[in-house]
Amino acid sequence: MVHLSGIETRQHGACDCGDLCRGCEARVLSVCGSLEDEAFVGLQKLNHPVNFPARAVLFNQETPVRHVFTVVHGVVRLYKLLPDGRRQIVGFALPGDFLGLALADGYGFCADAVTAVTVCRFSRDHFGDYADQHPQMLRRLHDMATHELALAQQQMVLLGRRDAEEKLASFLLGLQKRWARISGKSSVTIDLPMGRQDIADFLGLTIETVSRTLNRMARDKLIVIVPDGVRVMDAARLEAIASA
Amino acid sequence: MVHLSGIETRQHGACDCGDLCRGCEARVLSVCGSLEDEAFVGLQKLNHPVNFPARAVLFNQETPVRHVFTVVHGVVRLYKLLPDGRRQIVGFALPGDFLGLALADGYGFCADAVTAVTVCRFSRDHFGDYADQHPQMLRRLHDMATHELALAQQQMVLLGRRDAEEKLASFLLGLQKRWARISGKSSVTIDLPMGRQDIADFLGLTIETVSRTLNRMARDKLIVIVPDGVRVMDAARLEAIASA
DNA sequence: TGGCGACATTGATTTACAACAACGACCATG
DNA sequence: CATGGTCGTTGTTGTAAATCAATGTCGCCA
Repeated sequence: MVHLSGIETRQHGACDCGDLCRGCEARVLSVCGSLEDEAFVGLQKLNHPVNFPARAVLFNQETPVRHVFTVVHGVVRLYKLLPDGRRQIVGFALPGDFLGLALADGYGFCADAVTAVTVCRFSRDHFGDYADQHPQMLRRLHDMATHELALAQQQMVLLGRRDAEEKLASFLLGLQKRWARISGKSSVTIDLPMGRQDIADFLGLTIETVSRTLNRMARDKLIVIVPDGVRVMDAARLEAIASA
Repeated sequence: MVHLSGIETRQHGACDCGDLCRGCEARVLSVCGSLEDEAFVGLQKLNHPVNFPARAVLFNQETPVRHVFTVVHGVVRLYKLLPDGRRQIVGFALPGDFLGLALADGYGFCADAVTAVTVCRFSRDHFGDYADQHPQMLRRLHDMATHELALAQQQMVLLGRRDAEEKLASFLLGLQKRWARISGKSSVTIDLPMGRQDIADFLGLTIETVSRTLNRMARDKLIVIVPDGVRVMDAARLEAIASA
């Protein structure tokens, strides 16, 4: 895995954040959505918008934790590496997702940009202090953490007890739902900005198995493969496989 | 630092809870450990100690969430079932562990007793109200949730990217550390109160593979298999395998 | 004491997926 | 418009673990 130096570009030089947040497409989905106006303004002051190009590293397992983020734009992959190079992707962060729920310890995983990414970045300490002074925010963080935990447990079932086809069906439908929630409208076309290897490392498969299984699903008319995505042709059958 | 005294477990008292908690061996490890005396007394009032025999069901995926628990004694398995009966154990709860971090949704999984179990049971609503009024408690819950999340991510790596021997080695050493933390002293003998099938369903293997792998490890003099447990003979080599 | 039932072990065989290998599509760049 | 790079597909072979099938061990209780 190549470690590109994280090239950070400050988005709006003079931090006129009010405008930035007002137009934010991710607001209602993220931590910010929980706040009253007054509290929200306080949080905005801590906000530093940052852009990363595709493949840039946001942080890695070793880095001391200095920041927390909410993704505004783009897709981030979160993963762990074994000493011999095997990789397990533990999640894909989409717009609205929060990175840095564990305020205490190290991040525990690496994060880099799959596509070009825009995040709101906060100093970990400032954000932590802020949370401690705003129980509603703490509550929101806790709810997000337990939600993440539930997802992680689902993923354990998938990794431990499902075959390749079930894994892919679940993955596709899960992503479809998440995109729908973000854009506000559901679509039969599922955008897959991540590569086959990323999907493989998320599902505990090899790239060849992902490719073969996807193409078999296409042959079986469950899906059609399109550039950077798939189109769902038989949602019913796909869901039957996913929740089998 | 902690010094646990007597192992006496006085359960049934019709709720003179002060005494119960004072002698509680799990206190410092659990949610209770975070509280000042005054707040702690308030929490005690909500407490209902309950015993379950081995194999008893604490709750399941479908049950509406009425209670949260901390385990005081014994071992609880937490698992999810697929429609066709495949099972994934998502964790084993040991003394000090908290069940019911997700205060909002359903439990999302089943829990039953591996051994005889004693828990402190709280009404979900009372506990939730209490937490909302005690930010330190909320903070503690959040810390526990993020800790759980980190463990879940470790488990994803294990399930997705490790072979049978690595899985068993990690499992054994992980359990050894947890028992050490609970009892205050580490031991080369690791108690395994759960059966082979439970281990298999936790590690994403079959019972046969667990049995074979464990016995191969014994043949290789990494461990010795004893009734209801194993004894670590070559910790260094075992750890090398576990973190390979 | 003997027999039943739950659990664990062991062996033979099959299989889903990994690993290896080659090739094709796409596109950036000189 | 060649050239090299990344990424995805497809074919072949190999293997770890699943599956199928006995057999063994232990505790319980009639």
